[in-house]
Amino acid sequence: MAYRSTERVKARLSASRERIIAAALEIMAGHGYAGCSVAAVAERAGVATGTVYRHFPTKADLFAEVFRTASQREVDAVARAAAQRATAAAQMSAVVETFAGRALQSPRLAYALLAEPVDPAVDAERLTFRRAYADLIAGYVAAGVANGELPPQDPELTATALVGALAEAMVGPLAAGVAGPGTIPGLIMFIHRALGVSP
Amino acid sequence: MAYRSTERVKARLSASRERIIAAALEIMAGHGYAGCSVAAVAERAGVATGTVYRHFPTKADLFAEVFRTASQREVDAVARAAAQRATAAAQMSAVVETFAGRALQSPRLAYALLAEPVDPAVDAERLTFRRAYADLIAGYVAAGVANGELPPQDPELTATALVGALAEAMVGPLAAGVAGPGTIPGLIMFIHRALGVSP
DNA sequence: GCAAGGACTGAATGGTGGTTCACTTCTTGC
DNA sequence: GCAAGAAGTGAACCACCATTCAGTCCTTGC
Repeated sequence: MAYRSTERVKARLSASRERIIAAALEIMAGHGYAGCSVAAVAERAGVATGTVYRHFPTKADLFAEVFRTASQREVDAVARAAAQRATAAAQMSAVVETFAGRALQSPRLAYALLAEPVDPAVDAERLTFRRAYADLIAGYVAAGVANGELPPQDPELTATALVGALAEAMVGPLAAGVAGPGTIPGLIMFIHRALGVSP
Repeated sequence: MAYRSTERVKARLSASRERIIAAALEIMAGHGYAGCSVAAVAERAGVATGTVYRHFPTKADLFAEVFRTASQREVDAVARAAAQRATAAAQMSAVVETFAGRALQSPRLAYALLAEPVDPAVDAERLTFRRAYADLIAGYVAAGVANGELPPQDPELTATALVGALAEAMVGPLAAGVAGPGTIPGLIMFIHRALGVSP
């Protein structure tokens, strides 16, 4: 009896897995989900198509993980930016700036994560992405309501609606190809009004 | 030389076409876009699959028209309800009530129109759907700003953001199948705040 | 070096469902 | 009634692409 998976092999496997995820993400950022055949991902990752299936049971599983990874990165960036601000108003400004700024930086990826048609199993992952944003925002809103900065409101509903507003305001421009940078200040004003921030 | 398409035939053709669209719409309302194979649509319309292709060059063209028809119906209903109100605040209340009320009435259809994964050609039609809502709302906002009811703002941006907020707030309940009855008043409050309606 | 067993390969497979087309049926004008 | 030509049919076709698997290459422990 020989061969009992060693550390070195485990590391290589894990690296390979990461490379597959990264390749999928790169293709998504370049050509959208539509361009992501398993064969294309495998080629970009430098492996055979069959190898993809040694790491993920189905294509949907692969892309669920891709979405999860990419989404987490986005949410983390937004959370990090907001964490440095003190008031709910400032926190929401940071949310908009970061979210929109990053989306305008990689519009194709943003579109894929937010709105592009994908198969249902992957779509489910998108819901949790939006939910993560909503939870983040709901926290700021609840705190603002608690300390009197914001008027009474249902933080969950406000947060959900704001996520929708943000996404829609970005996807429209993304689809139209028009990335108005003047959009961001306008959006911040809108959101402050919607929260009831006193001027 | 005989046969030169007569009125009676034209009427029959047009009726057949309408029946195909209606069948597609019914299947969408029942099983979503996913259940809409061309064969299924044809069967429900009482024609052969080949006949569908005498009316529409491709499946995408058929569903583009289905989306257009259904969307127009929704937008019209909303516009009709809002037209009976005088102030921007009241008009937007009517928009929310009508939009949300109708969505909760036929959740499967609403989901298909708003958010279900569809092929890209059909997805494009969805953009114009949302755009139609945004244009409608932008009109009310612009009028409200002009007559001083609302504070100065970019009506386009506000309208886009509000469409996103409405859609996002509805998709959750639609997916869950549960229609939170407190959602609509909450949404109206949110939207009034976002518009800057003075309390 | 070697045997055992896992990892990797990529051409072949298979299922799905949109699309076609040779044929049948119907409609029209004479 | 009949010829011309359009509308309707639905089984067969085909493209696409996720998935598989028999064969090959590597890694390991001795």
